[in-house]
Amino acid sequence: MERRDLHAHGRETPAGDRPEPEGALARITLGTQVYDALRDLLIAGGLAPGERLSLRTVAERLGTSMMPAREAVSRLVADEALEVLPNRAVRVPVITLQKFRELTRVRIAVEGFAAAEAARAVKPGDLAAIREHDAVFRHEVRAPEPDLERAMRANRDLHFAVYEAAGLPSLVAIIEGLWLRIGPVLNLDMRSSPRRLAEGAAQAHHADLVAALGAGDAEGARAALAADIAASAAFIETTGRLAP
Amino acid sequence: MERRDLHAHGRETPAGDRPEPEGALARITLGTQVYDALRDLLIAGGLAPGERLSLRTVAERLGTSMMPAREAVSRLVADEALEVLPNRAVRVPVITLQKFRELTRVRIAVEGFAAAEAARAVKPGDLAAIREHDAVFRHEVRAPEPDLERAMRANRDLHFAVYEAAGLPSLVAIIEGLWLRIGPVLNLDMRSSPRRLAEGAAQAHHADLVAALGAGDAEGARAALAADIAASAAFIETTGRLAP
DNA sequence: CCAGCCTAAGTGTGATCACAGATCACGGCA
DNA sequence: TGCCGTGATCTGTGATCACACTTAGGCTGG
Repeated sequence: MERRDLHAHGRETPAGDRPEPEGALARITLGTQVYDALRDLLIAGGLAPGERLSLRTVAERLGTSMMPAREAVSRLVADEALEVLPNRAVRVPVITLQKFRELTRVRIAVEGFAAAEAARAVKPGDLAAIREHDAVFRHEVRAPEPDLERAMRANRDLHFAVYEAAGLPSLVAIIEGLWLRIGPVLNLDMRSSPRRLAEGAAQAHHADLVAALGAGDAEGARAALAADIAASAAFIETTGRLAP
Repeated sequence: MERRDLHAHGRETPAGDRPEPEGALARITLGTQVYDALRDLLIAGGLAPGERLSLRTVAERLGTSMMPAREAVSRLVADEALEVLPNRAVRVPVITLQKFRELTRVRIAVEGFAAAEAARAVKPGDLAAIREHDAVFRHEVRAPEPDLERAMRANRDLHFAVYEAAGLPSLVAIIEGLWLRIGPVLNLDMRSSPRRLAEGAAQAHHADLVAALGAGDAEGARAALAADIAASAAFIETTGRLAP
């Protein structure tokens, strides 16, 4: 985890130093900012499974006091994106093979449902955005020197653009919780063997998905997404990084 | 919200007064206890939609300081079981009709999947427990003076016994989050017109569900559960307590 | 030289204090 | 009589301190 301040200026931010109301529409507290920062790190693979965290370290790294860090970690623990051991140590959970398979089954059911609903409810504007993310992903993995960061981000954006097209915000929130849990292992393994990206399995599934969405084929969209998740999961299992 | 202490003795629990390790296997902090207390209140309908909370009030009511109340409320806000308005006021969310319908659709998909999986994975012991909850529920709603509290609890126990029989803990956690959101409106309306319970629709759906589970009929179980949820939701909508 | 204790550093949890902002009722001015 | 301003009070948020507990490392005694 690299040093990154929440505020633009240095670390000295004693209190009441709120430089800009930040548009002030949404609730934006320090705790929420720390939460988002940790959240991005988890989904992007910046925190490896088993890595240990400390409230004071997190607070110092992000230039705040311990309180916002407590709130953020507390929420992430509630999401099961972090876990606090009986030793009072906070770490990112080490997923067992059994748990990974369970999460995969749940993902196929939930995200598959979202894809099916998206095929029924998708609007032209949504579809255009989805195609755009797909294009970015395809371009990136076909490049001579693929930028993994960009590829993974495009993949994520593509998936969530589909889910959001279903018009069920609470479902998207549920899926975000699932990604928060599998993010660390997924990113870690992808990073360790980027070769898989070039194999093109994901591209094919994405193409099927986009086609089904365009045709309003709910079951086709569900099947394509399920195949994408299953293929990805199967690859992860072969790398053998999962705990027994 | 009635006065209820977390500890057996009076309100004076200054600090470090940890009378009993409480088995000491699982992590049991004051924050978690407050969280569970509020959670039960929400699911059981002890907190009405729109009702406002205050950290200091919650803390005093439960005999702790403000810190555990902060953590609990913070987690519940993350679960969308509570919301904090831009005015810095915490309250139980007022569900709109649109949001209610959305949640119902998601529930039918997710809980329906759980029921289908349960039909495939149910073990004799699970089935016995499910039948027992069903019997309690049936007995209670047929009684001359139905005990709503007991009936609702039996209904909840029945549903979750089914979900747990699916053997997918993360799915159960997701469903708990959903119940946390619809709990307040569901309980409020049931309480206001207990007549519906006697109509027997729920009993019939439960009977279908149990029969399908016993027969290993996944699609039958899914259909029975979907019908149960849909019927309940339709009734709630007729009461017209939902916000526009 | 090795094993055992034992101290010191570090952990999360809880309490308390400080503060900016919102709310609301009361009182004074037009 | 009606309305606006104004201060007391209450809100969540953040900082800081205190404490019980774990853990790892260095010392001592064999």
